[in-house]
Amino acid sequence: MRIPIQSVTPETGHAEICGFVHEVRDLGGLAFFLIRDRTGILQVTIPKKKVSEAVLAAAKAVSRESVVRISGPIKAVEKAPGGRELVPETFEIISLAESPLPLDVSEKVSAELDTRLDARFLDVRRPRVAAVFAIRSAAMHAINNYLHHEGFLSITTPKIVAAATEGGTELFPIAYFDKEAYLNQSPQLFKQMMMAAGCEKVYEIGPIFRAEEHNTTKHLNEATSIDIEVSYADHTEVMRILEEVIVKTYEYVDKTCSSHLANMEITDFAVPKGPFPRLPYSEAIKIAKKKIEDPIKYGDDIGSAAERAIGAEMGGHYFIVDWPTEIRPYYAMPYENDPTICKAFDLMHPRMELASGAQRVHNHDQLVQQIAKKGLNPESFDFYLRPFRYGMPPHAGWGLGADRLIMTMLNLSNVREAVLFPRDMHRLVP
RNA sequence: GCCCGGGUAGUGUAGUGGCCUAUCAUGAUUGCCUGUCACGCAAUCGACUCGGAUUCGAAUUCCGACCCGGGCGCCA
Repeated sequence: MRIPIQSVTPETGHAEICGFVHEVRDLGGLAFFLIRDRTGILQVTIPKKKVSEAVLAAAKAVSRESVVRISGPIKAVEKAPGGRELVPETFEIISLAESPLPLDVSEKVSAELDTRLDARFLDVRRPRVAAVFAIRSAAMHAINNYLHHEGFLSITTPKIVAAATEGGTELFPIAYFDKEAYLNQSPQLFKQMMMAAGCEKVYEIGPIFRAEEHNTTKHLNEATSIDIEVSYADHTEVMRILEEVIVKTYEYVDKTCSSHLANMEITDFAVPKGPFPRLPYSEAIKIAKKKIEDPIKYGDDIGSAAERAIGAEMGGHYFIVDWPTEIRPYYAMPYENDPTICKAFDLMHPRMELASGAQRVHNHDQLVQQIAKKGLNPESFDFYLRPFRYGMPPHAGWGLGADRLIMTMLNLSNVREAVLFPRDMHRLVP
């Protein structure tokens, strides 16, 4: 029976392990093999005069990163890494790795991201890369867990849709039998329909697609979005939930991922403290005006230079609230006492935007008006508008970029590092 | 979409007109080595993205193609 390397101790006695050949050091009469599985690395020591012919032959034939099964007694040896080593009675090559390897798994020589993504299966064998995805998995678990306990209904909505939903963003057209269809840019409209369906609290974690030809370290053409929608809630209530999601996720990672964080050499992992500051858009503009060269005025979008300047000033997670209605989507609810601003918000990390949300317009006629005001044709929103005619609760929600959440949490320099098989303008394979 | 920068052994790099039969590291192959832990030592192998131009001479300059990285805009 195979046992994980992590559980191999001097007390184990006899053990069978399976894994990849991480490194080989042949000293002549004595050879050391480092065998790596998901849980760790074990030294296999071969005194050439004492082991069988078969073991010797296999040890000579094997290449780095081959898959092997090795069994033998475990000895407590102070000189060995981890204080224990295995002297093989059997040494089976299950799958011989070709040589040379497309990249150096042992990390003596670095590889560029592009090279790594081309051979992602090898890249992820590196403990520091595997750690990213272990942490991502833990973070997603924490989010699912939190939302489940808060009474949210987990939903899945179509990714193949008939029409543009929000306008602005470019969509990927696809051939859908004899019709034209698109990949969905956001579950926004479907979440809202679920409010009309009486589900009150829903969330979805799923892919979103944007056909923008951007070329940056924080954009993907296929991203993972964490989306919620809540009935009878306003923007302040869903901001509170978002804040909780962030804090709980960091807490869970902090509590359960110490070895993965160590593999990534992260020693200063800090759980952000809520509540996050609520910075009105107008104040954000004032900060940006003072700190950046380029002219920026009330009513402008906040560009990346401004985003960084404001982030540096705020020093941690924060919300930008009370946005001008004009620069937010049609479904954002204007304030009753000042319709020039609306109940929309962005959640910001000092490095970039993580999430955006709003209380939504739930009145049918007001929504039609706002769609028209944005220069969009209300007729093409028929399927979306219909639920608003048969009793729609007031509601609010947000979408949080999962990839950016992981990127900022682990201080990764490129969002592609947080995605197993990223899709960007140039990459469709693997 | 606009604007920069770049493509040299499997990988990561040095090389700004001749000193390049191309540097270094890692790797691979072979040999020596019984306590390595980025093992050590020795030998060997392995590369200038493609096409055109300039030049006596091009990895190096110019043009085009292809590929890659980054910034901006927009966004999550």
